[in-house]
Amino acid sequence: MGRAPCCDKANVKKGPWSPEEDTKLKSYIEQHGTGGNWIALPQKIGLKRCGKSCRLRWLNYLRPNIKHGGFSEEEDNIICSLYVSIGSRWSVIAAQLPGRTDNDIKNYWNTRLKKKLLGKHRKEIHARNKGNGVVKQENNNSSLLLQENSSHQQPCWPVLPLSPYTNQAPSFNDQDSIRKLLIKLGGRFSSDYQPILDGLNDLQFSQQIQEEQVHVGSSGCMNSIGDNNQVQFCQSNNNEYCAELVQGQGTFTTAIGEMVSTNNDYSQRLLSGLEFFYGEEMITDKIMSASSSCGQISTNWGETSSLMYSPLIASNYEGVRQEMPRECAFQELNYPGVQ
DNA sequence: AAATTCGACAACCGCATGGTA
DNA sequence: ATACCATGCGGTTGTCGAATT
Repeated sequence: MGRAPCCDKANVKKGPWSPEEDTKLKSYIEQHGTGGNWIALPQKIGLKRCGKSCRLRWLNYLRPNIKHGGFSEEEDNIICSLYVSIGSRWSVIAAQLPGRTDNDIKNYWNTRLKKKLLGKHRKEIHARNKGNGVVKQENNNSSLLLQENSSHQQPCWPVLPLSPYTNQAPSFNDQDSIRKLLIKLGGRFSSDYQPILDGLNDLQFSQQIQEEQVHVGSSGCMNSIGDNNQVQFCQSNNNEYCAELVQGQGTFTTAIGEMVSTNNDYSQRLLSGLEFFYGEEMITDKIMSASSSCGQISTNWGETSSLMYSPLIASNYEGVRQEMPRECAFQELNYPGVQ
């Protein structure tokens, strides 16, 4: 049996909203609220629209204090930082930008920010590949800084984006915050954790989370790095290259080689992320050299930075989507000094 | 001036999830 | 335990105006 349609498709209007429709919807909601039922709302006010459509129109356009366009540099930085950290969780990102909607941010990212960053980054890669030494974005406040080990001329993971407010990297405040965050996230660092946690009651679940923290903390899979009390999540079980990299024991080439040979969804996403950061050409080169050297150590890049930030973080937020409430998603993962 | 391309944004669609009967 | 329903989310498509040919 198929799913029942949310509305009578034949009798609903589609396409752009007219000013009259906007007025009807806005004035009704301002007076009566949504009544907790979007589906019934259009009928109540005589709109030939789907309830979903009304909800979207209200949330993205009509509700008070919505900002459109004109993203500031600060907002750019926040979006980039969060995108690097958690990926395309637009609703979570929007929760950090008052007046912005997830749709707006998504559009902005897809149409401008992504191109802007890719363009910048590709330029840097090009410059780097030509052997120009230290490569760094001109703007210290910018989100995607690259560090270069002068002796190795090899890439390291992009450093944690700096806060536009404090010029510091975002950090978890303390172990308790981390614990709370993890619990909010459902305890899933990755999809691999789900089977472990299934079937636990709340108390067992919390204990499990704490045990996992101890475990991964001691094994380097979730590390505090440097002086900034930054925390890195890293998958513990079947992605050994990940652990190696975080501990600085692996090599760029061998890690990529393992990702390619693993050839699962997770490694494919990692490779995509690497392509984003380092450019397709470089990653392709590395794949080629990995396959030809069969794991031979070519470069030790793990020591390149004491303050490195791995794009792996993003993929380790898998599973966040369903558990993270919009308003509190980043209360524990905020920038210092910023509420 | 007309046709085409491009970019920005609004809106839609399908799926996942949570609540409830 | 299950089916149904409403809601929320992210990906995708459609539309329209500006820029380019």
